Amino acid sequence: MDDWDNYRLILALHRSGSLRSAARLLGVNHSTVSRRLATLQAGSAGILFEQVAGGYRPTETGAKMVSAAEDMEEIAQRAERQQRAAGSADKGPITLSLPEAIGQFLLFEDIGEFGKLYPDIDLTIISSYGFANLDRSEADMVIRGTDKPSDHLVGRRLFPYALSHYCKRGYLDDTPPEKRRWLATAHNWSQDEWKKTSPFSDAPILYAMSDLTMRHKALLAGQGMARTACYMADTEPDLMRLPGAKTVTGQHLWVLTHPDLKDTPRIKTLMRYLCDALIAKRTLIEGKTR
Amino acid sequence: MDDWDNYRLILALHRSGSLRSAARLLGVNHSTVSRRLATLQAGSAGILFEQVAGGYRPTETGAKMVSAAEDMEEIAQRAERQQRAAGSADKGPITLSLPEAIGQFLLFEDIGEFGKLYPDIDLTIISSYGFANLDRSEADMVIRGTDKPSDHLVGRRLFPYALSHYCKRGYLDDTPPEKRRWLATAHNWSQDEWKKTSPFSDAPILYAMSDLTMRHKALLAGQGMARTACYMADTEPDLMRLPGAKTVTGQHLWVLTHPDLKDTPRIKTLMRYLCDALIAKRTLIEGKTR
DNA sequence: ATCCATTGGTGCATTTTTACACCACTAGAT
DNA sequence: ATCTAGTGGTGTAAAAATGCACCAATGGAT
Repeated sequence: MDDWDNYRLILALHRSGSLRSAARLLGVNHSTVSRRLATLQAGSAGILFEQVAGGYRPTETGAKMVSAAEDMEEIAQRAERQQRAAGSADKGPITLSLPEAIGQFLLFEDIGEFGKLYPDIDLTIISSYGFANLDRSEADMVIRGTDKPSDHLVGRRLFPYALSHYCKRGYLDDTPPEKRRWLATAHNWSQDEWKKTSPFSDAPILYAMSDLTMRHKALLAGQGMARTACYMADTEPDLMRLPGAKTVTGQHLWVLTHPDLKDTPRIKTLMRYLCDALIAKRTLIEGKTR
Repeated sequence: MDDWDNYRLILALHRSGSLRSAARLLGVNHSTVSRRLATLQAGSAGILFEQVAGGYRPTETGAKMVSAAEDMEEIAQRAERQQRAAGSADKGPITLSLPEAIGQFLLFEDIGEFGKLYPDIDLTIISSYGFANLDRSEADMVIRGTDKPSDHLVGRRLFPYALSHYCKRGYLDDTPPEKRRWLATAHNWSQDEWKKTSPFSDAPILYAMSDLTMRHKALLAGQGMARTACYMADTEPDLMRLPGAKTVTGQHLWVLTHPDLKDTPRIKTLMRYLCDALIAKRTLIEGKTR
């Protein structure tokens, strides 16, 4: 094959199943994918994909090329990580992926401080609730609450974070029982176990939103009640736990990196720094400051 | 890296050491290589090659990318061989590399006959004295006289071919001793052991040429004497061995293919066919028909 | 000192690739 | 039957990549 980038094309089309979604994976126009596939299959490679309803599927020949493409991707990703792992001092780029809530509340000042302590480390924060793929260098490190981290990643398993039920001080006095409302999150709308275990399990949901920061502001504005992480709420003097509210344990916090990066000095420095910062806030995270 | 074809660029530049020779390897203009390298190094890959007298040399980072590129090449070549190995019947393409002399004299009719016997096998003959690289699919099979075949290739080791000293009938009668001349080949000009063991070891060389076919025609035209393969000369009624000439043993003939192809039906068919054809001509090849 | 064969670099023209816009088709939901 | 959200395909314009031609530099041979 005269252009090894065709292996990326093959992989994208295999993984996504259609020209348009392969194009999204590759960051190009679907007509580009269509034409490159046609050119590729007109050459010595032969027919690699057959058209099925809704898209394309590899032929037997194509499946072998997909396998080769997967091997190539592994090599390209390893090479990229090796490049990112380079460096013998506290300098160079690091990409850190973490939940918005942790970035904006729990570690907001610590991250700013890190930037001052290590001015030669170029820290990029990616706020995301998705689990960044460290194999493909979407990030160098991640902080996550999870019960099932990827087995091959390395780092620290810390402790679980706690949640409880909160409202703004004065909300209960100012709001007749029949007008009290819950502020939910988009992904746990249908799972109302958290509401059943709350002090006001019968109150309806005002609305739900995916943005936890927006919900936090709604809570602070007294628009309703919410179950939220203690590390977000317990530092707010205007917020109080609902009477009778208990803390419940969420998932364990992890700070993880890729095995290829674990020995890189600046990665070790950030890993140690973040773990220390989280451990220092353990009582807050576990809901034990009140 | 957003274009895996850059790995081919890296490999070519590493192997050849300069923009211009890398361009020749890749089949593009040297300005293209220059620009692609500049673009690549301006991106996240960093500086991969440093300029030295006469060309470029990989940096430490670049050496790692070279290693990755070598791994990718291995995968690409294996994928290509797997594609060529596909097929369960006597059909499909085969590229056969063999010396011109064998193609034009020894197996000329057999190859034509094979085309008739297996019309669905697309046989391509590459006449060459170089040893085609089967790893990179320069050919699917080779016939060679050699004493050191590549260890990893598979096939048959047959028997050695014989050579002797010849002239056109009547040449000796028509040519006074002081005007007798040798027709040499380009690659054995300096090695005149073959002349010392000939019946007329003192005769000078008329000229040398790389083209064995041309020399054969010169021999037939009575321009001089030559040491040539018996399978070329013994079938010519107008040629005779020089009085007192002995046969000497050349290298063994091999018929080889790549291990990944050895089980492909059409490769096995051609392998069997060529070996049978050569074995059938063993007495001619060993110089024992006269 | 001169010549020659290599090298790297670059302006401009050409070619190739890609994006854009649009069309038609399909399948599922209503 | 209609609507919607996907799909593949293609003509044309735009962008990118490449080749060509040329220049200057370098190092070895004479």
